[in-house]
Amino acid sequence: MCAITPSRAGSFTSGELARLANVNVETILYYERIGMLAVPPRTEGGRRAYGTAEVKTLTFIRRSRELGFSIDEIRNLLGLAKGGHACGEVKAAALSHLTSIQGKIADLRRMEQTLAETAALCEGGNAPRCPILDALSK
Amino acid sequence: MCAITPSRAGSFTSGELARLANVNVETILYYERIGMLAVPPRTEGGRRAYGTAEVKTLTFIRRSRELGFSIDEIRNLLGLAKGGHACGEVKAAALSHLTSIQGKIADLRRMEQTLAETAALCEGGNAPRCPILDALSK
DNA sequence: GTGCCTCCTGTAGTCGCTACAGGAGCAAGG
DNA sequence: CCTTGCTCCTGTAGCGACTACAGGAGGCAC
Repeated sequence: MCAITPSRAGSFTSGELARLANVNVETILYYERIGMLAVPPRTEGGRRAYGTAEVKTLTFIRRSRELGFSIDEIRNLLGLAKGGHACGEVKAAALSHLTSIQGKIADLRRMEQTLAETAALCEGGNAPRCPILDALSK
Repeated sequence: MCAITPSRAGSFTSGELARLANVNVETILYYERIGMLAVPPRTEGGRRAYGTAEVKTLTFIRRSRELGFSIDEIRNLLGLAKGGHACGEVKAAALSHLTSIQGKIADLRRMEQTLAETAALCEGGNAPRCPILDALSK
C-alpha cells in the first residue's frame, strides 16, 4: 500500500508527500502559499521536510476537494478538526454542502432537459434554418 | 415586453443593449475585447451604437451560456449560424454538449452519494471523534 | 450651476490550480 | 572525478468567464 518511504529519517520531501497524498508538487506549494498547509521545516540543503501528519492533512484536503468542498470550506473543516469535539458543526457543514451539490444537480438537469428538447426539434442535415439556433436567440 | 427604445434612431447604447439582452454592461465590453461581439460604430460623442442584430447575437450568447456552453463553443455556434445551412453540425455540437452535461451530473451524483453516506455516519453533537472527518482523511 | 447618471478606458481581482523559466543540488553511472 | 539526469527551489504568468473597481467625461433634470 505504502511503497514510498521517507528519504531521511521520518521526513518526506515535497515530491514524496505529493506521491503519498496523490496530488501534484505544485499543488503542495500552492497550498503552502495560501496558508492551507503549514510552512514545514527545511533540511540543511533547503528542502522541505514533511512528517506523517502532513500526509494526513493533504489527503484530507484532496478527498474534500474531490467531494466538491471549496478551499475555504476545507479551511473551516480543518479548523474544526483541530479543535476536536465539533462533530455537530462538521455535520452541519457537510449537509449544507450536500444541499449545494443537489442544487447544482438540479441546475444541470434543467440544462439537460432544455438542451435535449431543443436538439430533438432538429432533423440535422443541411436545412437552411436550424431550430436549435432559432431557440437560442429567443 | 420590450420597454426599451433606442435613444437615437435605430441604435442602442451599451446600457440599453445590456438591459435588452439581460447581461451586464461589463460583460458586453468583455465580449468585445475577446472578439465575441463585433466592434460597433460610435456616435459623435464616442459612445457605442448597436443595432438590433447585436441584441439577437448577445441574447444568443446569454442563452447558450445559461445552457452551459463555453465561450469557445458559442463562438463555433455563431460561426455556423453565420454560414447558414449547417444544421447537422449544430445538432452534433448540441448533442456533444448534452453528453458532457450528463457526465457532470453523474459526477455530482457520485459526490452526493458519498457525502450523504458519510454524513449519515455522524450523530452530530459533541462526540470526541467525528466519523466524517475520519472518512475524509483516508 | 450642481448633482447624478451613464458612459468611457484600463487594470486588477476572483478560484484552484497549472505551466513554465531559470537556477541549484544530489545521486548514480562511467 | 565528471557528467547526466532527476528532483528540488523561487517566482511569475496563464487559464475561463467574468466582476469590480479607479478615474475621468459627457449629458440631463432640477
